[in-house]
Amino acid sequence: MDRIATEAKVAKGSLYNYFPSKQALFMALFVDSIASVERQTEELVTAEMSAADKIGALVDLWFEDFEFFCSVGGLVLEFWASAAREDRAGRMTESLRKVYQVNRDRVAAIVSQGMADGSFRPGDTVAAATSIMALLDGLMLQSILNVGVTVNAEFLDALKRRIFEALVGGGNLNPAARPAD
Amino acid sequence: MDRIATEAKVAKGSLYNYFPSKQALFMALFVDSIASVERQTEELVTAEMSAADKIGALVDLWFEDFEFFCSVGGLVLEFWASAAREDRAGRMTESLRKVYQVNRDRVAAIVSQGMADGSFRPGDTVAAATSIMALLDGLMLQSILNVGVTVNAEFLDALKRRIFEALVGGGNLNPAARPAD
Amino acid sequence: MDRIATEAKVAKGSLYNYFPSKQALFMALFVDSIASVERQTEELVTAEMSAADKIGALVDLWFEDFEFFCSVGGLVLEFWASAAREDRAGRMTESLRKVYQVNRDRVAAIVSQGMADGSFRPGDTVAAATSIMALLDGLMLQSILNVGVTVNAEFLDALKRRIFEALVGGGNLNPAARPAD
Amino acid sequence: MDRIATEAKVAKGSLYNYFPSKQALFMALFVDSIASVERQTEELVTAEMSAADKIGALVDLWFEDFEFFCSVGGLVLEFWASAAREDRAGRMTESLRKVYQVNRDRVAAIVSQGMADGSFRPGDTVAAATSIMALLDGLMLQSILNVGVTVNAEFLDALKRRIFEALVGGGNLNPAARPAD
DNA sequence: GATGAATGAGGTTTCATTCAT
DNA sequence: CATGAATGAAACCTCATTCAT
Repeated sequence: MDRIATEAKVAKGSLYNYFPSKQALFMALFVDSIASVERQTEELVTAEMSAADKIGALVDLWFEDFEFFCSVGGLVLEFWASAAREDRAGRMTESLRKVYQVNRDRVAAIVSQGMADGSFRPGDTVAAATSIMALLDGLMLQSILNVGVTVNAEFLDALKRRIFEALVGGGNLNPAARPAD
Repeated sequence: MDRIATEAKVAKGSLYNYFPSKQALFMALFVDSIASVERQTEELVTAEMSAADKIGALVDLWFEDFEFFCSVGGLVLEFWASAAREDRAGRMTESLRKVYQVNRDRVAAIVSQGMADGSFRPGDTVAAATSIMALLDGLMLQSILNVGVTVNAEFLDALKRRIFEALVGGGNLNPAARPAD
Repeated sequence: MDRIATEAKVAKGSLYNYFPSKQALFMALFVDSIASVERQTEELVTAEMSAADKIGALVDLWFEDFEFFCSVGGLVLEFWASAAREDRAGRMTESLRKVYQVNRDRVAAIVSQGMADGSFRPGDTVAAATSIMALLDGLMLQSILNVGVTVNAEFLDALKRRIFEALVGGGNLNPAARPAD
Repeated sequence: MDRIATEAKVAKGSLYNYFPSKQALFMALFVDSIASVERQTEELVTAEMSAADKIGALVDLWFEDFEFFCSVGGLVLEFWASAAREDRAGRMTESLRKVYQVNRDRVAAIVSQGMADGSFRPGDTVAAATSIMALLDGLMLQSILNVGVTVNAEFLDALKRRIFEALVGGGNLNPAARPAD
């Protein structure tokens, strides 16, 4: 709180006029930090675009402003850890549950669009959305932790293709019929 | 440390006979908690099995002992957050980097096997391994956070198929040719 | 710190609002405790007085407020011991080095005055100043330790005379020429 | 105690078979560390030598094995500080009082010899001994603290001369009669 | 509403001492 | 007598929170 007050150029006590506790401030900060990505994801759902393009746009969305993500990432990790420390009905866990719920539904809506128009193989949309989000979370995690992952344009293109193929399905095992990478 | 000592029914000072610092204890705990999965992953690489089956086994490995994973998961999250708090050359970050490096190489070896025998589409094995690990990390995270994900047998089967298809590639967009889910 | 806080009737944590560490508090206390003697020594240098009288005044200065000195003395001893525990570039050692440097120069200036006007035998002023300070330090030490030394007016007068003679030099070994004590 | 046991290549617990407490060990160490100088000082008293030479030898004694003194010096400082921490009847204070008493008496005996044979001016032998010891203590202190003092042969020769003159007394203020330094 | 000094519970770590083996 | 793991009191320090101004 000291450092936040200093950085914000207000007195430490003043913070408590705006947030009842450090945890409340923390949660507000978290909600705010993901607001932009949330909003853009929401807009994607109703955009006039093919489902496949929307998935690609989603991937871009998460990694286009990479510096921003890394700066926010530490906070997100802290939030995850804090939530895991609480019991299952804690405020942070509840807050996270809601965030995931909403976003999962949005991604599921996109997947659903693709299944409806026949571009994706039919299947459990929520499970697919869960996996896509897990993939993005995991990549973000590894990027934040700086554990040897390089997320560049080439990587993202390959990633989009993999996700696309996982959604389309029906992989042909005959090597002869396989296109070059 | 107080709580650990109480739980372990030893004096607080006694902990320092075994670990020189809280961080050292923490790292030892982390290394120990992932040792089992690490070893089994290693064994998988050299097992006599198709690459596809190995990927399936890897997925099972991560989620078969789900309760264990959730119990360890909180610790892993703490470790992630701690590492993110350090600067980039900190001990935890170094330790994590090594863990990821080793495991990524193992998964990459499995993917490589599949590409060599023609069952997987050729491509960047490390990128593929990175994505697979990200997917597993992300699913573990969501499970630990209890944000509405239910990882059951059905989910895992679908997941394995998605990963398989992403690796095989060459999705056929013609709906008529697509098998039922 | 506990005892200081209790004595000062503030909370332990409050001490850290004023001093960043115990060592910082300790050094501040030390600097403060010798400030008075330091200032008076400084004034002595430029005073209008014979060098011999200044030396006498210096001796008086150190021992005139004997109770004060004993109360401060324990602190000084702690500071000495702490500095000796550090390596040679530690903060306390540096601080002490500076204190000694400054005071040695002041005493040397007084000795220099005496040599210039012919009342003291020519010689190394810094060596003489070092010896005078060592003598005062040693006497203070023995007083603080209460090891059987009684520093009273008579003792001090004899002491001043001894120092004076050591500075004047040219002792006559012929017993007949020697004045009575 | 840990470090002492390690250095001594015995178990920590074994130390308590020889010394009932750390303080007892500490005091034994202190007594031992000054034993050599004590013994040599004692021998000096009864040696066949002029008093002036004995004083010179005493000075040499303290500084001839300078490295030894610095190594022991930290211990001595710790002992001083510990004694100052106790109340006035503490064991360390008692121990120090005895050490100083004995040595002061020895130095006083040497001074007494000089006064008896007419080489030193008559005066209070104990006061003179006290001052000589204070001077040596103070120089040792400054050497240990490394506060800018260089105790070399030249310094010691000048020091001996100063002490000698302070004991002989009768400084001649006439510059013309003063020998060159 | 703004301030920042004061608080005190809680954190990590040290270390002289004990005691069962 | 020797050992060294265990102890627990006490040390320094942090920091979210309060409250008088």
